[in-house]
Amino acid sequence: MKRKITLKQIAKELDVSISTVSKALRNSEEISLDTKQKVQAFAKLYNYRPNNIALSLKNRKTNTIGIIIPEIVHHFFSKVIRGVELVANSRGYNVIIGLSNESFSKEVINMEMLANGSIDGFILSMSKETLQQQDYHHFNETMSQGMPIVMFDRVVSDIKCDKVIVDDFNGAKNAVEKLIENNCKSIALITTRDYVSVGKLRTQGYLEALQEHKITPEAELILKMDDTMDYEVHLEKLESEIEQLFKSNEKIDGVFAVNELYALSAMKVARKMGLNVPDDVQVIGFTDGVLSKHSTPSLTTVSQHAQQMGEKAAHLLIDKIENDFNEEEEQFQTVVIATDLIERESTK
Amino acid sequence: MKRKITLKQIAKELDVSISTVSKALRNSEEISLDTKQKVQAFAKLYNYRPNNIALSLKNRKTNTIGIIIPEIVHHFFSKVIRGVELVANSRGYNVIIGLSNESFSKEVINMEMLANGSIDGFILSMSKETLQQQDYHHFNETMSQGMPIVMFDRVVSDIKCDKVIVDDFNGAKNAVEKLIENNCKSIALITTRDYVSVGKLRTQGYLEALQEHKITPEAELILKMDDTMDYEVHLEKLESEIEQLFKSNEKIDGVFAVNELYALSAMKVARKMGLNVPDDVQVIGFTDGVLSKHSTPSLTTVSQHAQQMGEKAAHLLIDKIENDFNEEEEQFQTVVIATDLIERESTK
DNA sequence: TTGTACGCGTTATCAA
DNA sequence: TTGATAACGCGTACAA
Repeated sequence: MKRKITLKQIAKELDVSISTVSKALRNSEEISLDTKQKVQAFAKLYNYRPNNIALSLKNRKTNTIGIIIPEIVHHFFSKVIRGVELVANSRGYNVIIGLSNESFSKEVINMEMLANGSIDGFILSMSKETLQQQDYHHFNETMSQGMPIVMFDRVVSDIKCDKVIVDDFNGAKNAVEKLIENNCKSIALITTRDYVSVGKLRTQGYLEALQEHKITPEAELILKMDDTMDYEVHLEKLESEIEQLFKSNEKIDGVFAVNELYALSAMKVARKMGLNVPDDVQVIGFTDGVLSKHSTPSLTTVSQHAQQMGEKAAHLLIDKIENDFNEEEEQFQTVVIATDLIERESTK
Repeated sequence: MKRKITLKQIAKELDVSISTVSKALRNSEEISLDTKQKVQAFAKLYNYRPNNIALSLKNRKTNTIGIIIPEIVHHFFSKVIRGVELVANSRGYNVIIGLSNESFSKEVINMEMLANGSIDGFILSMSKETLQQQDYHHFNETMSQGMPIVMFDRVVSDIKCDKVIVDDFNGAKNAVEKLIENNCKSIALITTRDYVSVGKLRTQGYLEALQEHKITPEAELILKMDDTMDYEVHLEKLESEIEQLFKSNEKIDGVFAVNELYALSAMKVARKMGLNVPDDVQVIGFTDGVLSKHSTPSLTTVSQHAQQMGEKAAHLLIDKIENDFNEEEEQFQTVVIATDLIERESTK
């Protein structure tokens, strides 16, 4: 087991100084052709590679970006990571991941861990708990130390940093308008409580679409789920709530759901009640997931372009890292990624 | 924008030496209570944290592990990552990810990038291209430099290292036995070509189950798909092949598919042909995906316990990193993770 | 009780 | 053309 070779070892072997080796390897004009060839040949033979950690220390730059997300077993987030990784790699950066698992304290701990020199900047999406507690000190502290942050998807206006968000409002609005165009008269909304910004915006998009078409929103048609509960585990709970919604409002002929699982459950309940999708009820979801494509009938969805979000976030962050903007003059941008409506079988 | 504070700055402010500060912060007996309190108070005020990079360089240990996978937008792999992250974090390690995107060269580049000091060891699953080319020099070189590797799922016996694998053989065998118990007389297999080890093993499990029950395997019932093709994109191609299979063999009353997509497509084709699942045809897939749970009918699957695999791999790797085993005496283990058959609606 | 010197691996600057 | 030195930030053996 041979350890990785260092400049020092090469220098010793060839009986020259460390700095000569360093210069020779970087093809410096200062060094004679003779020594350069000798050194380079030796280095190649022993497969010399500069030690990243030493470079990071010297340059005060790690060429690594940290990404902190609430959950990785989730299509949206893994697609974002793919986008980040793609861009990061092509621009010479590595990606290090931290999972908050939707917990405030894990988010804080993870950030502190990485902020101590391991990375050059963060890309992150806040945990639900952080959103609820509205405690953003760890973000502000990190930034005040000169570590740039780009937030995506789950965002709050209180924090001054670059952001990449989905156009939740218009995505929802377009979806509901599609239902209206398709002659739905009574459109239900299945959403979450409002503290997650994206949920709120999607709800507003729903309301706006109705109002623009002179349809009066009915509170009864809006089902707000408690999203602290893991419905993957408590599916029956979700389904019974939706069934309740359908039973109390038999006129429902359209459903807009703010995520994939809600939409799928709506279809399942509808089928169970003898309703045909899309003939009796049309359904649209909001997601980038796989379920939509492979469900029966396949689900019309609002695509969020998660990978594109990741790519954009990575570019924003690296730009910020590499541009020594003149202090005070800093300004932040919020990039809005437009959604697409992907029409499948659950709408006409 | 205040940069992160260092020992040197604290020393200067308090007019003591760097090592005094260092010792005071580590609560050394050498330092007087007085100075210790002074230093600690100051450090706390300025939120001092040791610089990870400097520690890594000094200790020649990064407390970071690298994970290289072919693809992250994939339930199996993201669950493995979650497992790795969980264990790594609890044992004081960070996780840095690299995606090979199923490409040999990207795998090599990524590994070289991380092997130059950024991490203490690798957890990885080989790309398809690497499996095909059977070029493993980058793994062996990495290990010969004293960097431990743990491989999972996609594995070859040529490489001497710790491994965590799914019990593909018995998983498949049990699944097929289940179909036999359920009175299937003519069981089809939808699999991939043999160069991916897991595909081969699952095929062997299928054959073994048949033989043990005195059923003669029929070549006609085995459909080998070309898995270099991305069937998420070319779904019709996949479905038409399966349709062909059904049409040529009307007696088929059971299907075992080596992944989720194949199984789902089989159900879809069956339905299209007027066959009822599970009454006319029973279907079992092999996967940890989400589609199975939410499909209609929901799919009986062989669960791979991906997260558990990640956890085990992380433990193996960290154990190896932290144990200065006595050279030559090194020995490697292969941990086999047992599968579970999760029975859902696609079987009786 | 405190401080000095060294080394981790690298590069940049300056001296020889 | 080459080499010595300092610096990045830290911890520790040893000297004061």
